[in-house]
Amino acid sequence: MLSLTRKADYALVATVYLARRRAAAEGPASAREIAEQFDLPLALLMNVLKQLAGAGLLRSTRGVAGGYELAVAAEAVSVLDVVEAVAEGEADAPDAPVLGRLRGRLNGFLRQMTVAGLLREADETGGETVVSLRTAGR
Amino acid sequence: MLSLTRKADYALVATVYLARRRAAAEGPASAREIAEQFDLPLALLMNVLKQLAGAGLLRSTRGVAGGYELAVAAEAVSVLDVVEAVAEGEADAPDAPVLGRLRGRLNGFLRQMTVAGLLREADETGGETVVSLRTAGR
DNA sequence: TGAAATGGGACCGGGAAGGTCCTATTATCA
DNA sequence: TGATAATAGGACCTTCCCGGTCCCATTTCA
Repeated sequence: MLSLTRKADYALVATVYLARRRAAAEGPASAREIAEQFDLPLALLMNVLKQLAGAGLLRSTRGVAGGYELAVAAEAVSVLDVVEAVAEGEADAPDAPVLGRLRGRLNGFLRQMTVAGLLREADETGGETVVSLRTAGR
Repeated sequence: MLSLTRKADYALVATVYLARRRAAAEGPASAREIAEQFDLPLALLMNVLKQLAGAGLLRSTRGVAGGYELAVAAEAVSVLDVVEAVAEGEADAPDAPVLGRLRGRLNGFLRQMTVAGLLREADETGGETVVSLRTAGR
């Protein structure tokens, strides 16, 4: 239902990475580059990035030196934005009397957490986050 | 992954109901009774109740006048307890670098919400919560 | 002994998660 | 202008698990 799926995780990994690049004022990053950085399945990541771009979170540039970059400030992108962008369908079951009300709070919780926050946090928790991401495998 | 599933919703509905009964010092309620109260699929609810009892959240009494009742105080039962009780398997994907850390916070969030809290809240939000639960259908 | 309840399973169908692949379009570089 | 590198937009496949049912054994009370 809320679906904190693995696809959502890929989306967050990519978004945080792009946020870091944006902070460094670097250009767009290609899907291939991101996939190699974190050892993610390329074909799937491409779909995820498409979805994020479609949702307006990323700006895409075609062509040789193209790729994806954050479309807005990292502070303006909430975790909920990212999760919902990759969540397809979403009839979001109207029935579910108790969880239905709970979901509102959970969404609020995810809405107040921003990609900028995740990036900051990742940088604090030891600088080797990138390494740990890589060795986390998959 | 965290799976806020419909089964979890049934579990919460039942748990809140049993918490209300416990507050009124009434005896155990049978699966059939709960299913009819909220118009839930009986066979499935039975499984859910079994799982809740297995997790130690409910105490069960067999036999004619038997049924289920809350095993401990409603304040001592967190939403996370209930959700996890009906979540089977749960390899809980070790990979998921970003969501992995997020999940910790979400769990904390769910852990601090108790069944007693849900009951209180339900009673406040108009007394017709029970009715709205029933007419919510399915 | 029979009815009403839980205990402990196995079992199944459909949908979505996870993943691949193909073709078009756009942009850069030589 | 042609090759190359990228995204855009799909269709497609497979595996897992959610939602759900059913069965049989056991316990309890009348």
